[in-house]
Amino acid sequence: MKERTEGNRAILIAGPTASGKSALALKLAKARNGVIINADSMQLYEDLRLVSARPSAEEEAEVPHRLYGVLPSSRAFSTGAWLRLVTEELEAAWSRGQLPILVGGTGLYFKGLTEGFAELPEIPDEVRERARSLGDQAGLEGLKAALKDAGDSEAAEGLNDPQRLARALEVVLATGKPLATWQREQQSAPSLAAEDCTRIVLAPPRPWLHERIALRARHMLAEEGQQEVQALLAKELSPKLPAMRAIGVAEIGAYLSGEYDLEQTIHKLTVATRQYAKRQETWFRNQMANWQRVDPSAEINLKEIY
RNA sequence: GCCCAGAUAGCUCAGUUGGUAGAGCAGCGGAUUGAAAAUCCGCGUGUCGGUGGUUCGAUUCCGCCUCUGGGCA
Repeated sequence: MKERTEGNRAILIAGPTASGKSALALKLAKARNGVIINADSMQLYEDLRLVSARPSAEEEAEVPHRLYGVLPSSRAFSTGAWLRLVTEELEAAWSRGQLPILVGGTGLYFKGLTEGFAELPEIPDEVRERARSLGDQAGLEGLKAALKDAGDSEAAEGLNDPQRLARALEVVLATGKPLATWQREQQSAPSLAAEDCTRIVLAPPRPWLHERIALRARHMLAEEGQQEVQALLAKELSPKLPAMRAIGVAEIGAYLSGEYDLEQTIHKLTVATRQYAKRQETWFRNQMANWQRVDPSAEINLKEIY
C-alpha cells in the first residue's frame, strides 16, 4: 500500500436510509472519476434490490459500482468479511487511478474501516450454533453462566444483550480467550485511516426524512417489490439469515399472505424504516461525531465536499 | 325523536369505593468490534369531552350540553 499520505484517498458517505446517499454518490462519482463501493449490509444481497433500495441497473451502468448484489441470500455475512472485500476494492480502485466513494448506512462497517477491527480466527460453525442455541434455550442467564464457566466473566457481567453474549461465548469457546482480550490485543490497523479521506454524514431534518421514508414504503410495495419478496420467500431460507431480516421482507410477506391489508403494510413498513433511521442517526451522532454534516434537503455544492 | 353504551397520553384502552392517573403501541434518547436494516437499555403531565351543581376537595357522584357507536321508532 503506497501513497498513503496523499490525504484524500476516498470519500465516505454515510447517512440514514432514504437520505439520498446514492444520488449524491452518483453525482460525485461522475464528477471525480469515482467508483462507488457499497457500505450497506443489505444492499450486498442479490435478491434485494427494491427492498434494500439498491441503485437501479441503469444507475449501476452509469458509473462503476462494487459490492452491490454480490451475495446470495442464503449466505450469512459479517462485518469482518465486508472489511476484507472493501480492502480489495479500495486497492483495485487506487491501482486504476479511480477515486473510491464508499456509500452506505451501516455504521459499524465504517467504524471498522476507519478505526480497525479485532483480528480473530474464524469461529467454527458448530461452535457458533452451540452458543446461539444456548441463548435461544437458556436465555440471558444461561449465556452468562456459560460465559463464566468458559472464563469470560467480564462479558458475563458487562452485557445484557443475548446476541452479544452469544458472540462472546462462541469466541471464548473456540479460542480459549475472551473477546475483549482479542479486541484489546489484536486490533488491526484501519484499511483506510480517517485522516486520509473525506467523511460526510447526510443529516436531513427529520420531517423531511420521514416524508421520503413514507414514499419509499409505497414504492417498496409496488408490483416489483412484491415479486422480489415472493421470490425470496419461495427459497424457504431460515428466517434468521440477514437477508430475511431486511425491513420489508416480513411486512410484504404478511401482505402477500393476506395477513395485512395495504394500509397496514404501508404503516408497518414506514414505522420500521423510521425506527431504523433513528438508530442510524444515534450511531452517526455519537460514533461519527467528527464527520462533516451535509443537509441533503438543501442544495448540495459538490465543491464544498471534495 | 327516544333508549343504551362510550368520550382518559399521538393511537388502542385500563383505572381512580371522591384526594388531579397508567399499560401496550407510536415517539424521544442511549449502547453498539464478524447477525448491525441485527440486538439491547432508558424516558409517561395528559384542560381524564364541555359546562353547572353536591363536596374541604370532582377525572370519579348528579344535571344539562356536544360528539361517536349501537338499538328502537
